[in-house]
Amino acid sequence: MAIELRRPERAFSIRQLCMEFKVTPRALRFYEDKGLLSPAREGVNRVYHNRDRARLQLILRGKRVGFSLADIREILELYDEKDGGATQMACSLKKYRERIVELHSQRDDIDGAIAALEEGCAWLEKQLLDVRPDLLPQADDYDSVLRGRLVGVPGHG
Amino acid sequence: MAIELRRPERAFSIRQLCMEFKVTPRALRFYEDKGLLSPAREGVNRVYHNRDRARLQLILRGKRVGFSLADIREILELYDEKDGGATQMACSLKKYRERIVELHSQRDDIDGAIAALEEGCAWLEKQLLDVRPDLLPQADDYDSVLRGRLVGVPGHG
DNA sequence: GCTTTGATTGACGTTGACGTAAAGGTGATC
DNA sequence: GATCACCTTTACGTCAACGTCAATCAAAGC
Repeated sequence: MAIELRRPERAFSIRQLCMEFKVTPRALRFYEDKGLLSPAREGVNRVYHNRDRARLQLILRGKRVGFSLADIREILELYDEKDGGATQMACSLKKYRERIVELHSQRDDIDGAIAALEEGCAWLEKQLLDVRPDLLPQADDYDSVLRGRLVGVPGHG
Repeated sequence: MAIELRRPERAFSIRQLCMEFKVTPRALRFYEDKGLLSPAREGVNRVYHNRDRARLQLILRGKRVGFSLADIREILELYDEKDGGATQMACSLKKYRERIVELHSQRDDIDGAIAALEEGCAWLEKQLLDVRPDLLPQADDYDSVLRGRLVGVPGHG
């Protein structure tokens, strides 16, 4: 029925995925070992398809927000067996909720930390401006920081 | 001059601090070993004062937002020797900035994760409502979750 | 055919943040 | 004065998340 317009089924080598997401082959094999990935094989070599790529994205995002690999595995398993046992689903729902609460408080912490660090920056700048203005970062330094922020995220979709 | 109205100088035993912040004595001694804390001694026993308590708060908050203990140590040191070398200050300023950028993207990640998890929750609830509504959490469960969120943070000042 | 390049599977090493067990000191209480 | 509860230091153990190294295999180019 529905033609998959924007997801042509692609295959990736381990190198391709590693370069795209800036991880090592070791990491991908490790995730496979832990049951987070299960790429196809072409002979003995691993072949990753769209599904594996999507899962890898979830893995890395999960890591960035503080999930352990074990947590991530549970979540991925849930995505798989969305028809699975209802009890299991209820259990997962609870875990989801708990994690959401945690994430909210984590976000508050981050907001607090950002505020504190910015205050610290302001103080430092003020001091440096008085004492050693030559040591203050220049405009192009800020540029590079901004660029870093823009290109730092691989495929945030 | 200024009377310390809201910060009566208090002393805490290691146990008191541990219970208040839900950490183990081992952790506190570990932080001390790493130069993050330096409580007074009463004989051979450790005595923590307001300053130590405040530093511990910073340590734990720092951990929650992804700082390593080494990072936290740098920050704490900076808070101490705010008169320190200008070059050192410029260096710290740079690190602060980098960390702020990181924290911003971490916050974006968290927002994304929260959205994804809430979507997942909605889906799960819908399914469960169809299949096993008896397994859905009840109102008092939500209450306990909310309470947990309110009392979970020790003294977020 | 030989070498290079990249993939594979073990297996052991590493780092951070503690846990845990051993061996002992101190003050209160029974 | 013996037990108990709690403190101390020292030292080794652990766990997650990989890094690193070795030995091997397989296709590609010369």
